[in-house]
Amino acid sequence: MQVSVEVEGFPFDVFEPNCPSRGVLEHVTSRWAVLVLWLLLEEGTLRFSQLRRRVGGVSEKMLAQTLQRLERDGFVERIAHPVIPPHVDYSLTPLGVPAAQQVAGLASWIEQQLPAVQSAREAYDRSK
Amino acid sequence: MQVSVEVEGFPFDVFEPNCPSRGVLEHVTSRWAVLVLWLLLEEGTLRFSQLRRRVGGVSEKMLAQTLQRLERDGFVERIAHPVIPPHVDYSLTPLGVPAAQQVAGLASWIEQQLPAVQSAREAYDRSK
DNA sequence: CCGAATCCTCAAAGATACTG
DNA sequence: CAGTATCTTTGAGGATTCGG
Repeated sequence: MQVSVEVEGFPFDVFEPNCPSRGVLEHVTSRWAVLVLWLLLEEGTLRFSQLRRRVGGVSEKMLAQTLQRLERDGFVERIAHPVIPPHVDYSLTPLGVPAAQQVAGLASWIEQQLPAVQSAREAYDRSK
Repeated sequence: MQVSVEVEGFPFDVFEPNCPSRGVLEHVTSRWAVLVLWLLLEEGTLRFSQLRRRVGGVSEKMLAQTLQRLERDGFVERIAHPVIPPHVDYSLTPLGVPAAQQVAGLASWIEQQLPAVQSAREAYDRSK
């Protein structure tokens, strides 16, 4: 058997370039995905326009792109009701829930630590 | 007193545009910062060139930029030994440890879920 | 109301060369 | 060794239009 192959040059190791995990990680931790996942975790289900309003500053293009990547990666479920005007609901899949929990945990922790970060920045800038 | 001000339009809410938390979040979740934090969490202390070698694909420029932002935000400590040739050590600060733990947790979880993500992608692409 | 398609821009990422 | 400085390239992201 060949265990050492997977230990040394394991192609699924994020520290290796061109590892497929990196793409997924970047999708999940991308600017807008973090906020979308957090909102869906809190609210359960949201429409496109609701997400658009609540994620401050996001453009339609970036929101659509973000949702499509998250859907393709299996973290978000998209349900389009065939009515006029269109009605599309987004929610987390079973796989998406733990992803959203970790991402939301990190984001809210950072919100709490913001004062500490700001004073660290002041100290850094002062010593320059 | 004016409590409602902070409840409704709280300027430190990540869902608001131009919230300072967003910058910090983006620094921590950026492509290279995730890998740097993870490595420092595992190894404790690493030199610039060690990080450069172990973070596959990173350029000197991006590594330096990543480390500077993490240092300025108070997550990473930089210790330059005044010797020739130069010797600079990087490690996590007390604030950086929980950040690195959360980021590393997310990254390793995604690595584990990669098969699930890949089959979700296949199902998504097939239904197009 | 949703989101696909197009065009456009500018800031970030990479490559390269140089320095204390 | 540990970075800067400079230049070039890439593509993320915004604005707009259109269609269902």
